[in-house]
Amino acid sequence: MELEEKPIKAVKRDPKGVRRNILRVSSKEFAEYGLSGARVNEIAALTKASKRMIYYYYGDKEGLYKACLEAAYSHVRAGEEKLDLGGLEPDKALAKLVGFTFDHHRKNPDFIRLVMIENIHKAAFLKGSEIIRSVNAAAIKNLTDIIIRGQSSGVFRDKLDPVELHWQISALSFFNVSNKPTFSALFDSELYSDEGQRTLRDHAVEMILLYVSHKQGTQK
Amino acid sequence: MELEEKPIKAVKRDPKGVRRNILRVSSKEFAEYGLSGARVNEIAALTKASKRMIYYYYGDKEGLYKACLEAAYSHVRAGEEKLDLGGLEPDKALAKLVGFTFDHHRKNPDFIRLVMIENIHKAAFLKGSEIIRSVNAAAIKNLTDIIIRGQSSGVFRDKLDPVELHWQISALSFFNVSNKPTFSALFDSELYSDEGQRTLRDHAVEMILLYVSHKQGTQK
DNA sequence: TAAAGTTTGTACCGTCTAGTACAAAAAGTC
DNA sequence: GACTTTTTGTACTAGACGGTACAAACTTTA
Repeated sequence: MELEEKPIKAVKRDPKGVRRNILRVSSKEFAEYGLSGARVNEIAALTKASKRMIYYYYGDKEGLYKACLEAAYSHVRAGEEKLDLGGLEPDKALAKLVGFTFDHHRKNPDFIRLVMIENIHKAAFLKGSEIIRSVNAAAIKNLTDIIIRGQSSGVFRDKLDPVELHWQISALSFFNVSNKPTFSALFDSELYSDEGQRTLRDHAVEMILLYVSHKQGTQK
Repeated sequence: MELEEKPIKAVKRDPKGVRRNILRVSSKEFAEYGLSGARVNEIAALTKASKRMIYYYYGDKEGLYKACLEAAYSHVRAGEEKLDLGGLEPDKALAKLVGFTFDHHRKNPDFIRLVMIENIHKAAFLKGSEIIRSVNAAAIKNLTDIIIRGQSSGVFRDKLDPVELHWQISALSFFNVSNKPTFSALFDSELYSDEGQRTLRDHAVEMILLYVSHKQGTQK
């Protein structure tokens, strides 16, 4: 039975798929080992493509790293845009935003690690990326809107800076993930159990809301 | 004038000095470039000693890194022990502690960077160090004392966990330094000017105090 | 002062690693 | 179908890097 089946041709050329695959693999590697710690050979081995392809598409190791960084930020933006805060009362909207940020960072440790690594490198690669700046501008816009609404309805204090508020929300959400290893190693607490994380999250929301609601001079 | 001066013998053998010198140089290099990014050759070149000495004293690169980590934590402890909070009212004591932590982290970016790097490595080296655990136990003891005093005098809420409080204080103080590069690159804000840092610090203190003072059910 | 232990310097090595030369198959274009 | 462009694979290289062999100088000890 001469039935030499012709190998199913599949999609022979799939550059986008290959790029996506390379990016997915290398993001994991960079997040795991850092820029200098990650190995191009290892990335190539884990990829469906060959090392040659990595250099063909991304030029060099740093180009690949930069692509990973941009992809990660873009992914985050996509997530944030699904939030619809316009319909909520300002305090509810802020509570939802803080909770979302906390959960989101927790669910995306690789993104956090990439940002950590970028900070180790003094943000050298992020500085040269317009794409990334735009992602964060959107976050500030969300916050500005909430603040204005909260202030005009009288539930928020005056003199709130959206960038500072973003900083405060980020601090609580980011640190939770970034410093989990050392924190867990130093204190054997329950902070990183599911229950502990719920508490931490609730208290983060509470802290931010207390802060924005606090009218100077009313306490004490 | 046959006055061939015998080279001043100076202190010919100064092992402690050499070790200190190696540690100082390599701490800076590790903080700057990370564990895999730092170069032993470079460290040796910046040292008064030779590469041979580094291996003589510290065995290998990881041993050196570990020594740097321990030295950094010990240094921090020394700083914290100077604080005398026992004589202050609990809310004042807590305010002082938060402010101190914020300033301290800010003044010791190399320490923060070492901790960041250690987190990238999933705290692998910190896990094996008893020295370091003890440093942080002291911090928790301080907090526990403040909490108890604040609760018995009625100014603090119930159910405060010292480890969680430490986490919250650390989050605000640590993130400020660790994420300064990306944050500065993404938002051109004044948060990192001297004035901005004062504000951030004051607000961190305020957030923590509002949080511990907040009695459930009293607000709203 | 002789022997033993400690501290430093030089030159080198084996391995690993980012990156490339070279080649060629597949796809697109006219 | 001839020609151009895109996509992939293999084998290799130049250099960097962590670590060491070997030796020598100095200090201590007896």
